[in-house]
Amino acid sequence: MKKQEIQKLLQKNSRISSFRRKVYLALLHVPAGYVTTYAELGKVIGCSSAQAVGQALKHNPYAPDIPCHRVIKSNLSIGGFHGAKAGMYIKQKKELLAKEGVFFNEDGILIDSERVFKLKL
DNA sequence: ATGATCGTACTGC
DNA sequence: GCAGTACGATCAT
Repeated sequence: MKKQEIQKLLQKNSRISSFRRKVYLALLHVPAGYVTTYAELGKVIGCSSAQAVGQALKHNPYAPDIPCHRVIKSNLSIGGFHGAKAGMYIKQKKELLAKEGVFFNEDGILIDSERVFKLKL
């Protein structure tokens, strides 16, 4: 699905809180082949709590159209996916990112830290 | 260098 | 309100 379509859907769907919309929109600004962190994402949308960002992504209304797999932790650990911190979901997350050129080591840590997208404030 | 704890903002109940 | 969370930073071992 195209980015524009998702943005439209987000605007139309009033069941989504403004905060969550901000999170999803910001996430859509991250191009394939890059990732961002919960904290940085939160900063951009004016929130100091990465947990809140995680919550928003967990309730991702348009998964997998919204690429929640491009969000990792500040310590470059892979974080979670679909409510799981480990297991096959995480494996899938790694595979998805690997396809986009973002690789993680055995410990689930991002290998190339240059792949962290620098969001503008 | 790990593990526990508190602080944080938001969601669900 | 209250409690839980896909986190982060700090304090205590």
